[in-house]
Amino acid sequence: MTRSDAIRVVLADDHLVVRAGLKALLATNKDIEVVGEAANGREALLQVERLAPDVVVLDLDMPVMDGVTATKELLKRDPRARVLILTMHAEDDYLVTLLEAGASGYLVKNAADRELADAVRAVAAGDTYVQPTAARTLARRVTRQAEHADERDQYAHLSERERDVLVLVAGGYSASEIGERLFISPKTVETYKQRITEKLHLSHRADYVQFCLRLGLLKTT
Amino acid sequence: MTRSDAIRVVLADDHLVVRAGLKALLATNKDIEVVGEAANGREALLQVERLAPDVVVLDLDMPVMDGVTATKELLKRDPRARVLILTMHAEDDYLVTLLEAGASGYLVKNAADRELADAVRAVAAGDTYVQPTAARTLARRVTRQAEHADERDQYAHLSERERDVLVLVAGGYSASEIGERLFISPKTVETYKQRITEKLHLSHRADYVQFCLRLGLLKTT
DNA sequence: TGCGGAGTCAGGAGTTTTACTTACATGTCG
DNA sequence: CGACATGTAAGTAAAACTCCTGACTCCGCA
Repeated sequence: MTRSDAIRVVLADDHLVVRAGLKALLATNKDIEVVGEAANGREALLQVERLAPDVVVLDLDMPVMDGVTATKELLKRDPRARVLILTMHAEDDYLVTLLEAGASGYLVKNAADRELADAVRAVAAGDTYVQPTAARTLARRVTRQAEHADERDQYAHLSERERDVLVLVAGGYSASEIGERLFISPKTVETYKQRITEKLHLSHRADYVQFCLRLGLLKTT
Repeated sequence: MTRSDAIRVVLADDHLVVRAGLKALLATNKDIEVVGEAANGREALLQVERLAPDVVVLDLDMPVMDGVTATKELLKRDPRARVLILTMHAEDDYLVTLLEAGASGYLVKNAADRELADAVRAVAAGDTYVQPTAARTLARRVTRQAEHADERDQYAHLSERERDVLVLVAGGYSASEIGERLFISPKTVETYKQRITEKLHLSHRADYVQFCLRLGLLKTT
């Protein structure tokens, strides 16, 4: 069964169904051979160590050890390792992170038969394979990430109290309500609001709400 | 190839990989035969009409027509249809909705080989198959849904304008800002606030925010 | 060691917003 | 037709907010 000229692949995905599918799809290509399987990142590391495959196909979202961490680990052990990441969703925030981590390819799971094999071949050959659709969202993501990074940065520059007040104001509480909750005078709360306004360049309460929504700071009590 | 005693199955999943996997896994069972495939709910409907299978395996999250809608449609056309839902995540809000919609089974994609075949057989036999893990979260979900059901109900009893105002107030906008946005006097906005307060039994603005957060009405602009 | 900045706290004056009440026109349903 | 929901709006008093100012503490740095 083993052919010296075939691309040797290890599959890692926590879903049995997906592993079976990948195996079935890749099996139709004579130049590709699946030599090992794993249900999570950790297992994948063991398999790779044992089998030294040409390409590792990693699911992004796995238990025990996710795709990003597994990629980093694999490359730490062998910088020449070739990793192809599989994911469910094209609009993935991780694309940048993954490429930074050293992944060689990125493929959405609804990819066509041909695409999968092509990606494996490209990655095996040392190329980087990124699906056009994923690549298209890349630019937008980068900028959006950057925008939010700005705001996270600004948020980090607030003091403890200022953060408390920010979230409570966004939560719709009045100065006196916040005062009661934090055991300080409503006037003091107003002072914090003033400072937050300056630091974050906000003005209305609605801006507070938007800011907190973007940063995922608002939660149901 | 066709056996009269085999359970005839149609698979619907937008991911080719998953379809291939399901097919491969089910193929190991002699009493189950995959007779058709579809990449979305709409295609599934056509295939079912054409092939009249014993069981339809539907992915929950599909483009064009999702699993819930497809389930309803299938059952509308043939109340005896047997639908097995596949999903990626165990903690799915949709379980209740799905069972209400008439699905006979619910399976997480990381299910073991055996489980998949068992589920297909159970559903084909007219039983309802719900994975133990999913069933466990069911109770909690039901209660949580019920709590929210109250509020959704109340929300539904608001008029158009009242809903607009509710969300904007929760978004932190003042009466005059809302007035500008809706082209009505700020005083009119206050009237709506008053009515919302009565209808929903809220008092402070913070209650508005909590209400909208629970119902997922607040979004970044 | 003492000076300045950042953080925490708070009050006063003036403006804005809100709560509560009342009002009226329209539309709909029994 | 009358009762009820809906959309619209104003008046008034109370609450909330903005802006300005000031005090105290802690900490780093000259």
